[in-house]
Amino acid sequence: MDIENWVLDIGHLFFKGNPMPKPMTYARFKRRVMVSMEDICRDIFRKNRPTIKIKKEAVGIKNLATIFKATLKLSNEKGFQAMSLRDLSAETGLSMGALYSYFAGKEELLEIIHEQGRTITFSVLDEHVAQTGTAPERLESAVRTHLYLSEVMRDWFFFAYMETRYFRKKEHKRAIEGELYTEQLFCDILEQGQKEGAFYLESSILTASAIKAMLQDWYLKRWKYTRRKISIDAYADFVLNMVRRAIWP
Amino acid sequence: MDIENWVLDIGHLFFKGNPMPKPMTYARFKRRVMVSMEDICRDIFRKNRPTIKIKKEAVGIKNLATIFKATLKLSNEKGFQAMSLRDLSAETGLSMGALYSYFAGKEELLEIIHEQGRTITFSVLDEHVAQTGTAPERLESAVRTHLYLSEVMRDWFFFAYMETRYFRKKEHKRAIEGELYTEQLFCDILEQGQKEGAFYLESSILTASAIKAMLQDWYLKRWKYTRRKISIDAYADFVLNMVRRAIWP
DNA sequence: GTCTATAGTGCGATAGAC
DNA sequence: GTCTATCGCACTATAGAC
Repeated sequence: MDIENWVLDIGHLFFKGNPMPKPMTYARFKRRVMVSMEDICRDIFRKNRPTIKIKKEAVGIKNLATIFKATLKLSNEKGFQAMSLRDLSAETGLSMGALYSYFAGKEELLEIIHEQGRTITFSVLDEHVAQTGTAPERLESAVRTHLYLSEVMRDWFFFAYMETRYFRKKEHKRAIEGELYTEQLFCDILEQGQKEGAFYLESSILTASAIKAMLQDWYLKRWKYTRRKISIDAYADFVLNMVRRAIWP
Repeated sequence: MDIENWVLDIGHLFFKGNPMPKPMTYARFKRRVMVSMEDICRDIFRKNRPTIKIKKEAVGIKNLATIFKATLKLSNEKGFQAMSLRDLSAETGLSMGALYSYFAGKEELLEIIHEQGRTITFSVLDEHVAQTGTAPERLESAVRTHLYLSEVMRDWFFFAYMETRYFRKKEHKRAIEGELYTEQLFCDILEQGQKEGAFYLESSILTASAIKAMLQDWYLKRWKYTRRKISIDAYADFVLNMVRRAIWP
């Protein structure tokens, strides 16, 4: 199995009760969330039992991981709509018939992947973004967690951002909710800081929105940052410093 | 003809030598760039003569405008790939056969629209972004021009951002160049300000990149700003204030 | 200049052999 | 559990009537 596949690399059950050591860096974050791919794959497999025709868990888990990884790859290259199941068949090495043993149709494949990414994302955010502490501490925690998470799961984040507008009603609503949820998370921290006198804000919601935009730029324009040899930790430092200066009282 | 169609509303020949009145607002900007749709359509039509089979200029111009507008609409709803020429036929009221009198194929339609938007964009930026003055003045000019331009041509900006990754080599390269060009424009202004002692910068290129991200958020997540009733001028003020505070010496 | 009709291609999905 | 073969459909593009 491929340890580089993000689908396999996140295990939220592992986090609880173990506070993140400081300072928080990408290397530490990654090591922390890289847990038991067996557990996670089994989780995906069991959650989607109804539509998976495979009986043997070992086979199902292995191929599901291959299918998810290939779908994100092809989808981010040419778009989910333009990716044919024949492309997916070639990329995974599975036949058309075999693919249909793992999902009921193309639309459902999209739903499974989206839902899986959402589950992992919220789980990691809940466990890693500090709920207590001073506003500046919580701000740093939130910024780094978002950024690092989007790096570990960069294929899924890019996919979710770019494909959202093609989602049907239910999926689309969930994607929008996700955007607003994380924005609200920043907004709350900013308002806490304002009350404490640690921050000055022209508008908490617009500031939160601006922070999100900067964080999203990292995975939306990765080619730019890669070309300029800007590390993820350097980018995190830059965003934090820029925001801190902008909201200094 | 539909005066709301941006394709028709920009005429760069008009700008030269007439300095923008201050303060610069969206209403003033829009009025200024809303010029002679006849001129622009004729320009498009003549530029693409080689692939247009229509002889009568009046007919060609009218239908080209309809086709461009419909393509951007459908493309931004379901993606350019997923938009079939049957969809376009229904939206424009032209038959499949008639459409092929205006472009050689679907791929070429995309190229024509992309090139047209680029031409207009660079033209407006060159004319409106202040080349001289203090760094803070030029910064305001650049931010407002970018933002207001993306509003006037919002369908095209959204299209260009979302479809870039599917472009073939030549078009893709041009889109990347466009991104870097405007970023460099901000970078130059920031460095001028640093030399003058007006700005303090941790990194001029990262700051320019962050400004771009905030400006792009306006047309990428319009639903959010519309829902919150945030006007474009309020957003411009917010971005400018945020940046100013972040780079205060 | 615009239409309808159709050729040719590739798609999602399924049936049945192994 | 996976494969190959195939169905019905929607697509791009074109030919020829009007």
